[in-house]
Amino acid sequence: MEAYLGPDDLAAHSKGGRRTARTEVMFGMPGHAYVYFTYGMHWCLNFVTRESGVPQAVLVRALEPGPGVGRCGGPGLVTRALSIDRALNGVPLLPPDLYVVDDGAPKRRVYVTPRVGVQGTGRWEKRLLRYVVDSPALSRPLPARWRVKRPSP
DNA sequence: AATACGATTGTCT
DNA sequence: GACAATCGTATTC
Repeated sequence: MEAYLGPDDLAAHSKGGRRTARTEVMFGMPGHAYVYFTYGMHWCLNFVTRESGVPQAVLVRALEPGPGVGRCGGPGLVTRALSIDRALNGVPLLPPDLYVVDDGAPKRRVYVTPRVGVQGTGRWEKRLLRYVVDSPALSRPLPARWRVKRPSP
């Protein structure tokens, strides 16, 4: 997951408080899906996180395998695996369309890294806003020095 | 109406 | 590591 922090975040679609047909959903209620299209071929799934008027969201970048879904590394593959497209833009994260469940899996350490695909040299490009568990499902692997040493097998 | 670009991925070197 | 594919969105004229 990666966080995109509203008007102040120069890497966010909602930078500067930009309110357009595309970003409108981010200005709405939290707990809704923000789905956008990019590079002429990929849909990306986000969850709106903040109250109305504060355009912030988190981008779902990867999924580990689960019932009916294989491993997906990368936001474009996540939406492809879940058949997510513009039809789900703005829907609330509730059954039956799109919702999140707790699978009861053991808790794992969460690492925080710079975001993927955010270019430039400013402070926003360096901010640690990507939250990951160390998994082969990651599209961009966890930097080696961030990984915890495992006991030899 | 026209144009430039992107919160990416797959393929080739 | 470099680059093409591909089209909706935002910006500009």
